[in-house]
Amino acid sequence: MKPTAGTTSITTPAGPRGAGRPRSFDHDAVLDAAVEVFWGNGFRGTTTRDLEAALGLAPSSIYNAFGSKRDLLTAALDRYERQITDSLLGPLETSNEGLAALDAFFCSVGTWIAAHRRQGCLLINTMAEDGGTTDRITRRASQYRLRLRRAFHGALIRSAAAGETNDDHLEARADLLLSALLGLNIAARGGATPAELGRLTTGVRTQVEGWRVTET
Amino acid sequence: MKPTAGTTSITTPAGPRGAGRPRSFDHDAVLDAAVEVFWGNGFRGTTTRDLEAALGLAPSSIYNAFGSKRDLLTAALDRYERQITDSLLGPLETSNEGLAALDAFFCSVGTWIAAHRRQGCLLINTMAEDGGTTDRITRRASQYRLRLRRAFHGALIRSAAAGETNDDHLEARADLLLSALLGLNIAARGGATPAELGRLTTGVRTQVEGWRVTET
DNA sequence: GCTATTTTGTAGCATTTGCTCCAATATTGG
DNA sequence: CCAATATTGGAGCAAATGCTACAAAATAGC
Repeated sequence: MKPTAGTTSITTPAGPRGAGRPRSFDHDAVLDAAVEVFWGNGFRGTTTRDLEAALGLAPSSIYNAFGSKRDLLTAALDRYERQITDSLLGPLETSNEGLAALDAFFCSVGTWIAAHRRQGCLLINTMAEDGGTTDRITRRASQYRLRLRRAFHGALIRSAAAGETNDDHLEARADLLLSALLGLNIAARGGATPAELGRLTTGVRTQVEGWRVTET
Repeated sequence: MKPTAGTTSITTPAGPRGAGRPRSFDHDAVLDAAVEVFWGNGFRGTTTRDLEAALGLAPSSIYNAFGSKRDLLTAALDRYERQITDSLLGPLETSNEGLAALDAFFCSVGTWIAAHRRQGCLLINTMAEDGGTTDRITRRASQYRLRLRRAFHGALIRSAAAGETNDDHLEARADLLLSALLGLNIAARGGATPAELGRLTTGVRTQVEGWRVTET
């Protein structure tokens, strides 16, 4: 308890004298597994037993490393967003192109959706599942939507600046693209066939191309 | 058990001799309550206790009248689709207009979404939540998407026939509208503010108007 | 009134679920 | 080696969940 101050040894105020047993798992690998489970089953559809099995960890380890089930979801969302952002959204955000960047983005989205069939996007799924009941998730979803919209808008502004498209309704177009992207994910989650998903992505890309200004 | 055929009374093979206790509730009113609960909480987020409270019925009555919890969802979806269809989709499907009908539809959707804030569309929510795991729900969701797409496509065909728009990419445009509509609902469910939802619907309507052919 | 038939109310069952308690284990500074 | 610290395994708890069993209640035909 108290330092029981010996007359001389006032130094070293009972500082930690050991580092404890080391963790037996890789933090990020475990988070990847959590992403996979939440992604497939949704938050409510994932039980702690599912997590224990998928993560290969005992409950005490899970709750010790991360907090609650919801905390684990938050951590998984963090990791997921970082990855999805790097592979899909990043190129659009850093591109110098206009319509071409948008087209490339939705093209990538198409193949990505096909690769993760019937899963959609974890962030958007969570957004839909949560129903705005958890402030934390709601805020995160709103930020994500804002980020998507900003990326679309940026590309459209670049496009207009390059004379590729006329500069009317750029905001409205960005909003339309955002709706369409969310819809794509929901359709994927809702059991749309690859053919249907292909048509849906084509629909978006066709419109993007339709915004290109033709010589008059 | 067996009719224990008396020598003469071969007639009336033990037919029902009473009609039993009558139900104490209105079938459709109860379904409306079920719609409300599933709509607000989602399927997994709704417990049988929630249903008992909202429906004002004892569990045995619920399970006697409808089958399982999932059967009740199916019945609720039936009723919901009939209602939503009458008020929103019906006018679009039966209209003779082209772009105007589309604009009116998305305008109605906008006010409807605002009225049911943070709820989105029950069918689309279920589509997203289920994740394609239940064949029955998946089929229903697919049919609903098909129906929406057909309505959009029909309006675009009418529009092209009237010379209101050029007849290119009508399929792609219908697909785009479908994606956008699904996205609108998810955004609503995901905690988008009324302002953001207004912008999103405006984005769709602006594009619809953009399809109008201008005099050259 | 009586019987057959159906619904209702209540208690509760078997399972699942999120999470915790705690002894055993592994590690590091001294 | 020892004390201090941190993690692990695993049993298991309290609550929730979907659903059922069963007796009481209400109706229609006889």
